[in-house]
Amino acid sequence: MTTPKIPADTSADVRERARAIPEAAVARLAVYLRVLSGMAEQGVTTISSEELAGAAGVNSAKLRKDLSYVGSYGTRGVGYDVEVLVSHIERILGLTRKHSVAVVGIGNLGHALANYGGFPSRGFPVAALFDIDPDLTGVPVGGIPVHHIDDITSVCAEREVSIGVIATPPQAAQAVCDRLVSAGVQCILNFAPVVLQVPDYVEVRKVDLAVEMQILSFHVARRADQAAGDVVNGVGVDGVVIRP
Amino acid sequence: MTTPKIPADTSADVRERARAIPEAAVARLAVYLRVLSGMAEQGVTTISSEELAGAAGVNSAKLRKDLSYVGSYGTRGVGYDVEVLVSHIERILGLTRKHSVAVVGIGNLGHALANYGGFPSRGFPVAALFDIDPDLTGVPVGGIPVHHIDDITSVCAEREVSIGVIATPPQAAQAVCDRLVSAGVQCILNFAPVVLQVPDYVEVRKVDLAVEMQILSFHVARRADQAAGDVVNGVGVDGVVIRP
DNA sequence: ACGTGTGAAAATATTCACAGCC
DNA sequence: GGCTGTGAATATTTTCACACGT
Repeated sequence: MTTPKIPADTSADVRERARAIPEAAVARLAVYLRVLSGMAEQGVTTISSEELAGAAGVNSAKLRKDLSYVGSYGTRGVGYDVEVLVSHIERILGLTRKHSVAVVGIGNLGHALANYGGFPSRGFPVAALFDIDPDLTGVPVGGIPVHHIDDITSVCAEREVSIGVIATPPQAAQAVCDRLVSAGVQCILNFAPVVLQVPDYVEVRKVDLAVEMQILSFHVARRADQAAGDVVNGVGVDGVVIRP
Repeated sequence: MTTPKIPADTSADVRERARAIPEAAVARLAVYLRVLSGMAEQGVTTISSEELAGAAGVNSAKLRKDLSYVGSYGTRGVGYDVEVLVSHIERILGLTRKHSVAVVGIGNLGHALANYGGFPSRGFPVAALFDIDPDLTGVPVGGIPVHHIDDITSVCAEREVSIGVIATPPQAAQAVCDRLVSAGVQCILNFAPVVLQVPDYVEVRKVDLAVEMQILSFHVARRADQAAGDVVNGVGVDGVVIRP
């Protein structure tokens, strides 16, 4: 009963497939999509897994596996039709829907985001801006007037915001997040250096500059340690090793 | 000779360990570090894996495994000393070194980055800014004068820049990257929506807003499809399922 | 021939569960 | 009693390699 035999490939077929796509593969699909769009603009109509993989910075086996999650839309012995692949990836990524975005926190970063051309052009219109500073209320940023943060609930509901972007100082982030969630926003992109606590049904992605820098720092350190170690072990390193 | 028995836990001990830490664990360590720093500021001196895990948004088994990559610095039955843990994580992440940062591309995002307080305070001083626009040359942004992009090589060498941040339009990103690399920069944080091609010894991290949005979009779509599927299968869903 | 699509193998990462120590 | 540290078990992701369609 809880295991009703094999569900017999119905329309829920796409859904089943979508559920199974690993998160890492989803991220890569978005990259492939961008590369493919660029190709299409340049008039390329067909591409092989090898070429696409090279342009996307992955190996071709991984690329083919990733594409297989989307479906089998290549032609053996030939490659993939760029247009076809673009439309199937867009479908899987849900880009046939429109996803209105609200940006909360109109500081330096918020300004940059509000003015960022990459969002609207790709189906993510910035539908609303919010800030706690009353002096900003009504001021247009990137052509969109800023609302006071107290209006989040009504404005988000009215404009059907599906993605909330948090660009506030860290102290404010959790409170803003709570408000977005209670306004019905289920996807959040968080730029504040804070771990947000949210209900299970809310999806959070974070962009954490400090963390990125520290990961790079780790690699610098690892490399330095390795060079030092190699020198100690006499594994032939010419001097200070700046360019192997 | 190339395998000189077990290296007998010498100073290369930290190096060995560092090499083995999975990338995902490194990213989490940076998060733990921030949480721990916050704890320390609030006067917390000791913390259990359960508490720290909760604050960092992971489960405690994973946290303990991650910390075990750093070393065994906890006390059984008690927990971890916050200060001790902070200093060990900092060491592993290479934060005892100073890492000078150069930001290339002083548009909206570049401005935001130049003014971002999170970098300097965490050991990542912004040592130089670059832009291709001659009108910007010499203009101070966030207190730092902008250099022309043609001076990348000399300025980066002089100021020992170890991390380059690319905040240019996509068309310029690869060229800027090449220049940074030839200036000896081995770590790059890329905000441009382009897959950079670099030599093996260069470490690239990317922050791609469009990709983040599309991942969120995927989850919106998956959820919608799932809800639809559940309704079809009659798996008891009350209406349109906005808040389970 | 050529290049996709995919099972099976290998490599990684996560979670479990409990011995060991305070 | 309580909590860490870690091998062993499990799950996930990546890579291999080759059958198959065009």
